[in-house]
Amino acid sequence: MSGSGGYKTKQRDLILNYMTAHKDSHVTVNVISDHLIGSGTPIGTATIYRQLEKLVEQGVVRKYTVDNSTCACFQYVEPERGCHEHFHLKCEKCGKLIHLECDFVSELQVHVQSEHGFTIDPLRTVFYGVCKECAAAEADKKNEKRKNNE
Amino acid sequence: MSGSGGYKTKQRDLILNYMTAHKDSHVTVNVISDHLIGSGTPIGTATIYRQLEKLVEQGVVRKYTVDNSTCACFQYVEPERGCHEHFHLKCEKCGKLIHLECDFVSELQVHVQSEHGFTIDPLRTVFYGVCKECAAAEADKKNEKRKNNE
DNA sequence: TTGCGTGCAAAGGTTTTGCATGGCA
DNA sequence: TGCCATGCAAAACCTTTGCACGCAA
Repeated sequence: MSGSGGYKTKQRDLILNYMTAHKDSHVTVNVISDHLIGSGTPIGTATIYRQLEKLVEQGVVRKYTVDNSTCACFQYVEPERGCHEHFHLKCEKCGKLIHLECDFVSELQVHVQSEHGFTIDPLRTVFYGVCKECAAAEADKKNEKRKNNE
Repeated sequence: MSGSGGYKTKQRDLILNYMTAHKDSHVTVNVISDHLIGSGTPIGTATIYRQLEKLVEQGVVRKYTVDNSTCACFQYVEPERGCHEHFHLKCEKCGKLIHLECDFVSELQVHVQSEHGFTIDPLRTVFYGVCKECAAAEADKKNEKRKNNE
């Protein structure tokens, strides 16, 4: 709501840099921390949490809680494109995050709203499944197995 | 995969009973533990975690990690009806879990598969949003506020 | 100078693990 | 009897909080 993003600090820039550089994947606080340590610019864990919290409030970053994982995942939201309108697909095999921009899905939203009275929040909703590449890889593996069994 | 569900113990029955009696909601380990304490048949936390882990492996129970919440949620999966075919809506206001059985959604699955090459797993996917009742309650609140401001 | 941001350490909560004991088959 | 399941306590994690100090505005 407030236009101010607080003070501009070195730590904030480092985190935001990392987030924008990895906007296509969900990252954890640990991953960020390790990266910064590797870069020779370590930041306290508490600071990372606090900065991310602010970024989430400002709508710059989104917070997810991915199944399996015990810790929270964060993802940068592109301001112009704005990931506000579309859903995300998350591959459970390779962890890839796919942005699904598709009229069919928007229709689904409208349908569930009018027929079931439920307002879906695309910001929080993630479809889990298996992506094309991983499905193909799996099929290959099965075929190989079959061949070996013959 | 394995047909055996391990030994049949009193604790396992108690947990399974609770899960089947609350199949329409997501429950946490804490909720289960508190209930069992209240029933005069307390079970160690570790046992609850271990039993639920097994039930998840057997496909009897599903594990969720709901946004906001810091802890995992579990839900019983009905063997006959099998929640395998439909999706779930979860209201972020009241926590209600809605089973969405709807052709439109099945079509979405087919569409995403054929057009985007992605196989959605309904077992893991939960739509987050706001249900009819909570949306109405919120609208009421806003109207009241507006009146008071006049 | 003012007050927010940072870092460290400690606290809080959830989940896992080790080990001795108890119960199912 | 053999082995798995349980319970307790301790450990391992992730995340939040308190407090003194540093830095942006």
